[in-house]
Amino acid sequence: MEDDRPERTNRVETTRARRALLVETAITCFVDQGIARTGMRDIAKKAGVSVGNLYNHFPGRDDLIAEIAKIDAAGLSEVVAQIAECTDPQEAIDRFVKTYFAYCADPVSAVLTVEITSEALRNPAIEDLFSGNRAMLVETLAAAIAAQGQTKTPADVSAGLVLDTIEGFALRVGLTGKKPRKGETEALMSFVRHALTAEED
Amino acid sequence: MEDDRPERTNRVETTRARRALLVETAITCFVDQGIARTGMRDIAKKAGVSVGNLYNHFPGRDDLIAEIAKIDAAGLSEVVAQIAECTDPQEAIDRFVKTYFAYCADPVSAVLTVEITSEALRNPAIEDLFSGNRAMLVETLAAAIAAQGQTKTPADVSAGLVLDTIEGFALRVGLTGKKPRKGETEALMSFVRHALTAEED
DNA sequence: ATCGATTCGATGAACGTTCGTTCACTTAAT
DNA sequence: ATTAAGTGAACGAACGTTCATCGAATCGAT
Repeated sequence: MEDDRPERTNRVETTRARRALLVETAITCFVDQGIARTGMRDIAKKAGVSVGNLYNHFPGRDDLIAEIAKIDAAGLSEVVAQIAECTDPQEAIDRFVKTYFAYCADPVSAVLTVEITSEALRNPAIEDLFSGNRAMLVETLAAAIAAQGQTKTPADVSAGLVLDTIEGFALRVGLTGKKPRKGETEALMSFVRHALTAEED
Repeated sequence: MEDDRPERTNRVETTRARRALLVETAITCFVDQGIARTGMRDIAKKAGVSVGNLYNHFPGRDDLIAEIAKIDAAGLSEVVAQIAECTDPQEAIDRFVKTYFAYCADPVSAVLTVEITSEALRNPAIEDLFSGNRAMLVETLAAAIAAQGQTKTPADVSAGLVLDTIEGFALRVGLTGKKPRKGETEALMSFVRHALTAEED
């Protein structure tokens, strides 16, 4: 039969799958033990693969870390793009806070953030991956704040402070692993909403 | 003369000084290269001391890290105590924001925070050192917020969010190393003041 | 005050382990 | 037959830690 394709597995497909498996395994290891305490052997063993093969897929340890940082940055980038499309300023801000918080508060994301931040301190290439995202976050949020236009502080400064609040809170939630207390997320939104309100004096 | 004490250096004094030197050197190394990338030899070499001697002062690497975490926590503890003494609620909050921010935004403190946070994720003993401080910070700030009593969200929840904002902003300032833009610190205080203001609806 | 005895800070070579990485080799898809 | 995924032993370097050893400060006896 023509349809009887070789049962032997497609090579490009299996190698892509294996590479993905290795990345996922590495993330798990980094989250569980920390980047610093994770060796190439740990990843290979957990993935059920030889060390040599691991090096067939990634030139070295730093490249593997950079790859994961890139994936993390790409995930964040998606969130930013998704948030951007909203017309009403107030609703845009609300959605921003809710969505960005949910993203950052995920335990895996939170732990990775700490680990990668530590890594970025000594690796400019990794830092660059995220500084772009940060700028985009500020830009997106500042636009909504400016459209609402109620405070006298520059919109990008306010946006930065809102991001700090969200990230700080999300990190606290994500690192401890316990869910936020009932109403705590609403408190965050109320907090931000008030913070962006103009004073009367 | 009676006053002519032995010129030979006092032993307990020199050992205390050397221990302090080692701690300080270790902090410098940890900030410069990160805890994970700093070896015992690095610290010993930079301090101009033999490795063996380093082990005479600290039982092991983890104890040295714990010691530094303890010092860091103690420094924060001082700040908390210093802040607590203020009667007027609004002024207490303002002082809190300003003082705590200044403390966290110090580059050394900021980098150490990231490094130690990463360490604390896998070392409960270190985490405990800071969870107590966090509770005290929340308690102190919540008292001032409750005394001012304007919002409907629980005071400790608001206090937590204020801390998140301060810490997030301070980390951003401290890690990048560049001073906050003019008026940015005032923006932080204005931001917090508004966030703690009750709504009218 | 002086002198052995003792204590302890200080040294750096050495130990065993683990690390990132390489490589000769096998296996399987093209 | 060629190409590339896959293997695991092996390599050199670096790690945390230990150890025999030395020198100087302390102490008790004189």
